[in-house]
Amino acid sequence: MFERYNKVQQAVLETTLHLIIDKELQATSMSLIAKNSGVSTGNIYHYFSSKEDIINELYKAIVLFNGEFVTRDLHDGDTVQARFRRAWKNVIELGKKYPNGFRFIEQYSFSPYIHEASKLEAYKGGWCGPLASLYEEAVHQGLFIDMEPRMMVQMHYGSIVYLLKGHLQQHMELTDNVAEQTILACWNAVSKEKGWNE
Amino acid sequence: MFERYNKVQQAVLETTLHLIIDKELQATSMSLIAKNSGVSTGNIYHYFSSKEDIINELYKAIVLFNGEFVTRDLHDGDTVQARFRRAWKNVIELGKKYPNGFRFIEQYSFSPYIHEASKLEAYKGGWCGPLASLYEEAVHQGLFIDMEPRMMVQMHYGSIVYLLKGHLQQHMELTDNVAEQTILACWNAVSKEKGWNE
Amino acid sequence: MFERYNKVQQAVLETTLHLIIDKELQATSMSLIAKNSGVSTGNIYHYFSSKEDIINELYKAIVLFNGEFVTRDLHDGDTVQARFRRAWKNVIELGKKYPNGFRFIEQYSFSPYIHEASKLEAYKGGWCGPLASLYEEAVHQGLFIDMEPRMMVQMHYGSIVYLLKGHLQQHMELTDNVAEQTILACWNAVSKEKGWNE
Amino acid sequence: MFERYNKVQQAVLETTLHLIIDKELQATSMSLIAKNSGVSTGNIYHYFSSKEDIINELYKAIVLFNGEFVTRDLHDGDTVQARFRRAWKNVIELGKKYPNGFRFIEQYSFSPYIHEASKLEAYKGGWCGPLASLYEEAVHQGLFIDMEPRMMVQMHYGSIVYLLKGHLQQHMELTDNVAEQTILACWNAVSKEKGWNE
DNA sequence: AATGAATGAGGATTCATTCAT
DNA sequence: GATGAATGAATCCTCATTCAT
Repeated sequence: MFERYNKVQQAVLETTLHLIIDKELQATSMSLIAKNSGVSTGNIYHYFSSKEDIINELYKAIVLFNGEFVTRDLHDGDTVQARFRRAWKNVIELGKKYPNGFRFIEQYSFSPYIHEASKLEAYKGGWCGPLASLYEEAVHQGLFIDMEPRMMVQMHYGSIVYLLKGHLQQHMELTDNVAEQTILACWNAVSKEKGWNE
Repeated sequence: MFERYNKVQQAVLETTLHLIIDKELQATSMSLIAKNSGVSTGNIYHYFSSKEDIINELYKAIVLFNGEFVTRDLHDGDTVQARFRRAWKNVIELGKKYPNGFRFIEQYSFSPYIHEASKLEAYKGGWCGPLASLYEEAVHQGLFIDMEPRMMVQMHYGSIVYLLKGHLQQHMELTDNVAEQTILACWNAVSKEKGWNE
Repeated sequence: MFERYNKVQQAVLETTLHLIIDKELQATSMSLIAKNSGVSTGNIYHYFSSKEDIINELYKAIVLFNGEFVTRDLHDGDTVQARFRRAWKNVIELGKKYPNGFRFIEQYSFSPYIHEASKLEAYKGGWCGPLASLYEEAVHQGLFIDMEPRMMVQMHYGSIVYLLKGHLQQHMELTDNVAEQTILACWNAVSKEKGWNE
Repeated sequence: MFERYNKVQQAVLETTLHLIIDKELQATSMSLIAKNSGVSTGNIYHYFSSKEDIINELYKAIVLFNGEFVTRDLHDGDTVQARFRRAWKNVIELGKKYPNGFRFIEQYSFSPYIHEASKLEAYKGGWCGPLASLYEEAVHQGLFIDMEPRMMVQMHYGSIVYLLKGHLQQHMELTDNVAEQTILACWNAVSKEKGWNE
């Protein structure tokens, strides 16, 4: 998840992510990060300027990683529908494979601890843009109703996120079938014709 | 929002909510709560057993309040569709009218700082149950596809929440038209027939 | 020395003064101040906003105290000469009786750790002003040569201070006789009708 | 100022002097010295055994330098008076030309951070001894009153130092005239046949 | 009930110093 | 000789909580 960082930074970021999910930001002290990561406090400050810096770097790194994961295997040759299914399946897979990163973003995207600059930088590298383009294409092709593409993406992302939240938190089971059903429901929510136009 | 509490408790809960939204849990110290609420630290401890207690009380109070707000004006005599529209409009109105409470729940529903007991208690008084019943009714009437009602509620809640998030955070405008359009899209996502069957 | 402060502040200021003289500012940690003064760290911060604040308060308090001590018993009815002797004797007595306060001012009057504001505030309450007036009177009476009064005060203060420094540090003995001799020398330095006796 | 040291040591000593005057000993960290001097921390420790060592070396170097500067051009052939004027003029010039060195000695001559050994070593190479000899000569020649020579030197040094302090700190102007006047006053202070003009 | 002074463990961060390269 | 990454004890300061009034 943090390949672009050096060994020390990776250890710190990974440890921090685990601790924050486990214990809250509050309870994630620098000394705990140091102990769990095997990097001395002094040396952490050699690579990060502050605790805030670590958290913000973490945020940016995860959003970037998520963006790459979600837009993976979206081939231009494929139909809009195929890419639509692929993208949302990727989101679900992401949430299941990397639940910590997923939870972290969910919890802290609203937090004042994450600077606007980090949010902006993350936003640019995220998956929102590419998906909005896909939706725009769908509108142009007459597949989708006339609604602001970013609005639709936001709506659908919410649906998927809450399914994953339920899965991670309230123990709703999220089988492949349910996933498939949900993605279809999302499609139907905004498609002009009901059902996959197969 | 905190009518069932006495004056002192109200002051503490309201102040705490503002501070947490403004500054993060971390930066919301008891002395700051004391100063901003006009209640001395000593007296806060007369009414709450700890800081954790305040936050958990806050969580429960807000979820309860939200539940009442969302299930407001859902008359048994009305059609499923009417009640569906009413409920989601209520959610949107809630998010717009009480953004702090809304944000707080979004940020902290995942947090280990909120005890499972609080989450459970809140869940029981929340709107999830009533809405799930409504959806079940819709399935029985053959209006909705055959999908786990709680799953559908979760999904739709996610859509609305993310619209509100976009509205509160990324400055997507959320007009009445867009709200109406979204609720319709939610209906279409799971209805057997496309469109309001008017 | 710190009568105008409350018990806690007095304990902190006194302890800090002793420690700084004994060990240097560097080595005077808050926890040491806490331990030696019997005031907990937390409570120190209830009365002082920072370590800097303590040191600056100390500076101001001592300069004020010194000012009062030095200008003690300067009766308007007395001759200029009598007041001159009284004042400088007071300085010598001060240095001998309160060597720590004296050393502290000597060491830190140049330090960037003491804010300009503290220096200014201290200056106004110090003894410089009253002594300068006395010297001005002496000039007007034709007793002293025509030299800037503040300059003369500064010069004489330096003489006395260095005598005290020698006394406190290099073990030069400073008997009453020597003190008397020095004050006389100071008088002669600026009294009229002198010159290189060529 | 540090000609007897090698390039690296010179860089370190010069940088340290500047930093201490600017920021206090406390705030003068090894890493700051390293950064500002262009010498790596590791290498600093190759030339100095500790931070204390740097400061003590600095102290000794400056006192030696000052001693040489002050006793410059004191020719045995000249009269006592001429040498007297020369010496004190040198002190004033020193304070004006090398204010940092001057301030440093003033601030730290009292400090426990400077070892007694450094003070002793510095004392031997300083200007105190030569000046005391000069004053002794003056006493023998019947020019000066019968007072301990080292006492007189100390006194006069104090006068000059405080004039310079006023100049450096409180913005008293120190013109050549004032300097001349002050040196004359010093002479008069201890030259024979004076008394309270009663 | 109400106050706010007092506590001291624990927080983030810095720093002199070491050591592998 | 020279570098700067690494160490971890020590620094200043904050904080939830208690308690005398």
